[in-house]
Amino acid sequence: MKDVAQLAGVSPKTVSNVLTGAVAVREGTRERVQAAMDELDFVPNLSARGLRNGRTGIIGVALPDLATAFSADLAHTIVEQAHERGLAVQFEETAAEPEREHDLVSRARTHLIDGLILNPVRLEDSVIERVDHLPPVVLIGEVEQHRADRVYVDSRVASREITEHVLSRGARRIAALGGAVRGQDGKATAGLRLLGYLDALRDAGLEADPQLQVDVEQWTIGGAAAAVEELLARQVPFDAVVAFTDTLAFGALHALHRAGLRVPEDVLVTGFDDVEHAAFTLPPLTTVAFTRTDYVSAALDLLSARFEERAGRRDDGPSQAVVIPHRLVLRESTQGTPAGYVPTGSP
Amino acid sequence: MKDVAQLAGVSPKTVSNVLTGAVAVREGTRERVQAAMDELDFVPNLSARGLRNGRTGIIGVALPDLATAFSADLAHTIVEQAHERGLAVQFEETAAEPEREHDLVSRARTHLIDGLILNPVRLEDSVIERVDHLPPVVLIGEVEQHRADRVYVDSRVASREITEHVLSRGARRIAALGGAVRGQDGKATAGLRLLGYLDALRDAGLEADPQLQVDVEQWTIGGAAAAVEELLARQVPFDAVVAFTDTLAFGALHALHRAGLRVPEDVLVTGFDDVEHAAFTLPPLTTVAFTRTDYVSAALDLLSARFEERAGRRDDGPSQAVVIPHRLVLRESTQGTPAGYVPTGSP
DNA sequence: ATGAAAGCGCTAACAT
DNA sequence: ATGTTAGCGCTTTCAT
Repeated sequence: MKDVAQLAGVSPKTVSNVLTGAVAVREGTRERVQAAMDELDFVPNLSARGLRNGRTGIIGVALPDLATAFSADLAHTIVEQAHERGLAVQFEETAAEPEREHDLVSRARTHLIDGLILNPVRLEDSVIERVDHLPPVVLIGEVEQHRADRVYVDSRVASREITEHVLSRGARRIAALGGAVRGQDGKATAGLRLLGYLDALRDAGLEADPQLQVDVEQWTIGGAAAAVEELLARQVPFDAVVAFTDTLAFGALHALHRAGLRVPEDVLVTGFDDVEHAAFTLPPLTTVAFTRTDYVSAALDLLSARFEERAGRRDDGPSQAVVIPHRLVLRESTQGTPAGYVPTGSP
Repeated sequence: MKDVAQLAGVSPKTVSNVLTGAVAVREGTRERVQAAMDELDFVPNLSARGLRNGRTGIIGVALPDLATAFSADLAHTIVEQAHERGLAVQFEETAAEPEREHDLVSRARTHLIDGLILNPVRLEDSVIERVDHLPPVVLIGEVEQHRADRVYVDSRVASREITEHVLSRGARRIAALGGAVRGQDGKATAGLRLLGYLDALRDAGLEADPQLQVDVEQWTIGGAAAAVEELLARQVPFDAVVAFTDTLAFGALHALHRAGLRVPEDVLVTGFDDVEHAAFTLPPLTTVAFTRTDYVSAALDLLSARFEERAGRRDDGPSQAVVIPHRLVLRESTQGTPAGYVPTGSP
């Protein structure tokens, strides 16, 4: 920058002013500086700027697994919107080891990021609590947590509604794909969606059968397919599968087909998230949709607001929660009254 | 750091030594310093370190669209492996605007990254050429480009092989889904895969029908489905679809099913990349597979080698190219001899 | 094995 | 509207 200043016959500060645009610079001066920058092929050093300003313009995003359809969709939307706001995005994955979530949060300060968007798998209140001097954190997705800003859809209500829809089609033995109640160590998302499912059963006067609460080890298509195959092998009769994510539903569709069961004639299937593929499965999948861009812009708005608080040395306000509205998208996978899966052999 | 030094009764340099581990520190001193760091909840400032060292420990990754299954898979693998190597990963998307690719490369220096992994959509030689003083760049995927390191699978050969496989099943009118020959502005990947397809037809003594080279505007499931629907509407007979990516094949499966055509009884379908979902479609998809981890570790190895060159102030060696082996994965979507789609109406 | 001093590139504060 | 000064937090000489 000194070189540019010298070539343009100004001081480094003026070059800085031209770059940041914060302070007015006379037109002629600006042009000379600009010419000098072009001439020298000058690019500002963001490390230095970051050191000086205490802000890097990078936000961190931590998702369970970037290869999962929903996370990928989210990642795409975040990058797109962050780019529009002049922010770069650094990604981390949290699903590999359970401790990684805590590690990530506690070391967030070191990682050159101004703030963190975190989609926790099983974050407990304590994690945020234990760590002080954090950069702003926005939690997305379900988590019982009141120390940090949050953006989420009302999973419990959505799950109840989609279960009610399946009930309205005549299903009575509905499998919940994504996890049984398992205390604290289960996935937060799974917990709430299971509660919604149970709400619907209770309201319909049905008893919940624990055999129909199907745990899935790996939340992948293959993991879900294996879980449904095991359910079939256990000879448990059922006439619908309410999956806690679209990815799990994809696995269910596959396993049911391999078993010779038809969707929706024999078994109804629903998902959650409405990823692109959900509209193109065979049959297309009934699922819960919400506007991805609203979801992401709410998260970025919350972060930005915190940035400004800090810049203005204002006190941090109380944590905010934004609920993104959801809606049911009805497709062929629930069009009809299911005949049900009736085990043929002995259990 | 000064505070830590003071509390531990040493100089800042010693604290630095403890942190980096580069220089030996006496055991007792190390412990005192460590205790002081814990006491003060000290975290090193990476901006400062980056400024001083000229390296940030962040690499940039530019992919066309993070929501696409293949990109998402790649992103996942990159984050995972970079994490193991102590690198953080910053993502950008390039598909939105065509100019973004060039923008990205030319501004790479500003973005706090030590190196760039770029999956170009249509990068021409000139882009790298025009930009000087770049950080190390590794290109992944197809691109005619000899100025930067590259990692790729031999798309042309793979495409020829999968087309030959479809021919061996008896298909004769094979649609290529992903783009016709369109000169310089087409996608590099599409170009090579089309060439492989044409190679196979030629070797089989078949004439290529331009009507069967189906352009896809948006490389999404929906875009591919629309393109296949349009092909059907044009009343062009065909008995197989060789799609240039799995995502495109998913769209084809959907469109064919909606049109009442069965796969593989009426039409064979193949994909490319072997993303997870390819094994779970109805029917499961024959596709081209390659080991994702090898692909990514080759890219990271190339980058790391360049980092070391620069650190050692050695001259940059000539650019390297690593070809990752591929293999055909045969699944049900090509099991059988297709009856073919025979238009019923008049064209 | 440890310390002292200097400087990486930038910008906020203050001066002009 | 522009220049001067100082310092962000770290690490690399060079001493000791």
